[in-house]
Amino acid sequence: VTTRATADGPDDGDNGRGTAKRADGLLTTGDMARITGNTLRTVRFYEEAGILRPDRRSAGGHRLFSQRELDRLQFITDLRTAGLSLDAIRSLLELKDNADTGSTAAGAALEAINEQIESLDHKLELFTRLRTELLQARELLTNCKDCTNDRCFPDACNECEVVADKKLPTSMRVLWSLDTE
Amino acid sequence: VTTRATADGPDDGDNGRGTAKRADGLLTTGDMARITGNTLRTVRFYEEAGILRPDRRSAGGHRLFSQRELDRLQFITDLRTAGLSLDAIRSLLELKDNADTGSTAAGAALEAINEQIESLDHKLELFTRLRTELLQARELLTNCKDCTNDRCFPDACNECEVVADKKLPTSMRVLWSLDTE
DNA sequence: AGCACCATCACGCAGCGTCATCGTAA
DNA sequence: ATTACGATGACGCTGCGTGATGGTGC
Repeated sequence: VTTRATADGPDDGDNGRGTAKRADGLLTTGDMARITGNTLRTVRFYEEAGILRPDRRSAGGHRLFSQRELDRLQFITDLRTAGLSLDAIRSLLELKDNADTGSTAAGAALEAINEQIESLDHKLELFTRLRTELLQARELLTNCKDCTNDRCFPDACNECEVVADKKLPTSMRVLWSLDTE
Repeated sequence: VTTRATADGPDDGDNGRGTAKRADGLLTTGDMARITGNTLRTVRFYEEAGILRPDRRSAGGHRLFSQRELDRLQFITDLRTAGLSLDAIRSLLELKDNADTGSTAAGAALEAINEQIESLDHKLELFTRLRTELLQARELLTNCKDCTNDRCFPDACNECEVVADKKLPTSMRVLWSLDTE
């Protein structure tokens, strides 16, 4: 008997949005996972965590999700990529339910949204900075591709003409073990 | 005897770069933590993980870091914020050491850098999209701040004039439990 | 009846948070 | 000698990965 491991990994395959498989329009756990680029485990975990809810179960116990839940999962996935914890995401998603009036709900939502926008701004700033630093590093290192100066290589790159006296971003200095400033 | 809990939390305080405390210019674990916005625990953990190395220890066993290590920690912190695992960061930082010639080192570095640039591009795209969606949501919800229509509120926001027939981003529909499309 | 797909434990790992206890630094 | 700061366990938590084993869908 050959023991075959079930492939639970993420598919990363084509995100064909028009992949309407079932007649009733509902989505299986696998559909949810494939479309959003998550694993089955993750989808199940999110249900267990209470931030995702299958519309119903099939007679045999298979989870069946509505399109709404797919959108929800995609949103959750995006927020996770943005670095939010499941707790933070949960409170965002439960904001409306936990308020008594439209006004208070909107108030709480606005506060949370402003917070997230600010945090996104910080990350955008950091990421663009990192990106340009990496671009600079790439520029420089293309010259090193033809480096034959192997008696200077690991330890004396500081004195190399390719690198010397240039204003290098700190990340490049860290990456290439160059002297500080 | 009063048992006092030691405040190990992140300070998030002023990142005074010019905070040269010690005469020898070396930095304590706390300095490293404060400046980069990490906790003591994290700094120690990174040493244990082998991606950070104190210059030396004091006679009493206190870690002492050089300026280089501070830059290294800042880089690590930024990459963590960008979503990289410690393993991925480690291999980036060890790239140069693990290559025999300058040419192969540069080659490997270029490959890794290109990968990271691409991944940063994806995240930048996602984050800007999320940001604009949140801005749209904020715009709309400012109207709801004055919502007194509490017999329609939780369940019938769909029919509300504030929301009706507008092209809303999916994330807003998810947040406010509105109908799909 | 076959094969892909799904469910449910159960264990494990990364990346820290959080005490508790005790030693250091100036 | 005081006061803030640091070191070292040890246990806990989140957010999943990774089988193992067995049932479901068509």
